[in-house]
Amino acid sequence: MQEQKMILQNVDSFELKDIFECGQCFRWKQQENGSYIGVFGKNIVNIKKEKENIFIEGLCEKQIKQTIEEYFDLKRDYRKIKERLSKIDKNMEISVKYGQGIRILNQDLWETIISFIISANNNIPRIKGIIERLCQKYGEKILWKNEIYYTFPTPEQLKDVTIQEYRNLGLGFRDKRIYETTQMVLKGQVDLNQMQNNPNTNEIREQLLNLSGVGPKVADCILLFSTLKRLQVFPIDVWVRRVMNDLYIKQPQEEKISKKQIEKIAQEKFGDLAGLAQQYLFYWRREKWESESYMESQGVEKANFAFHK
DNA sequence: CTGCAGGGGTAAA
DNA sequence: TTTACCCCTGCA
Repeated sequence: MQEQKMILQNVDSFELKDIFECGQCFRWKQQENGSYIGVFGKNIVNIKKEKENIFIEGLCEKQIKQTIEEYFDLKRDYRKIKERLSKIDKNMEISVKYGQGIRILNQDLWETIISFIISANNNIPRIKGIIERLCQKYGEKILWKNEIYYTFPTPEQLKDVTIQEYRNLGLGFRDKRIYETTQMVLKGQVDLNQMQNNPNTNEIREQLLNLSGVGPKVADCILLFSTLKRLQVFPIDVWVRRVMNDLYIKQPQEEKISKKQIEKIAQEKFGDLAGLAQQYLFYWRREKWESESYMESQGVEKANFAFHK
């Protein structure tokens, strides 16, 4: 572990707000000066952007350059991805423009699994609070610049935690699921290393679905947001359902649209970029849905939108 | 102030 | 296919 610094210049597609607020991660906190501090693995990182300069400093296990490059997916050409998506239709052009600084992080598989089990039927502030308490209680303490940070607890660190202790943390009915999934991983009923190296996406999904608390939506989030990095999967939650209905299906009773129908459209329209498309659409819809004037300013036909409420 | 719906779904019936 | 679920917030 050592204190390191670096500066990135003129990186395409890199906006802190877009990256950290688009719903893929839960442990980055905005500071009063606008920078973000986060913990991933055993790394504590402070990141700040001023104009085209990105200032990064922190405690890293390996070289900071390599660490950042991997975590922020810097080797992928998002410009090209956005170009392809923007050409699909006007909706994609607008949503990509809105979330132009998004990058899909390469997050630790174990942390992503637990985090998204916690996310089920939950809201973001509460999810963040639960995860923070989990880390404080069972993670490893790391001191940096007179502040204490906590790593995300490993399966081993959660080995003897009881369901009741999870319940006391405020996990609610997810207590049992976290307990069971941890035990399954510890017993080797699921091999995360092997999963990481498995090229067969459907096989991985089946394995993930065996875990307690992992259903189709959570499984797809894990596939997309972790180091598994399957950019073609299309997690369907209430917001995605909403935006897909508004833009492409336009049924009055949105809740009755079948998942298969949405999946079919996503596959046809976005193909191998479905996961990226999902993220731009999700972020845009969640942040901007209330602003009809925004749509007009972007030249979107009113008739194309069935606003909710 | 009380009551209730609903939230980045899942598991069990 | 439907329903309960822990806890918190927003709103009637």
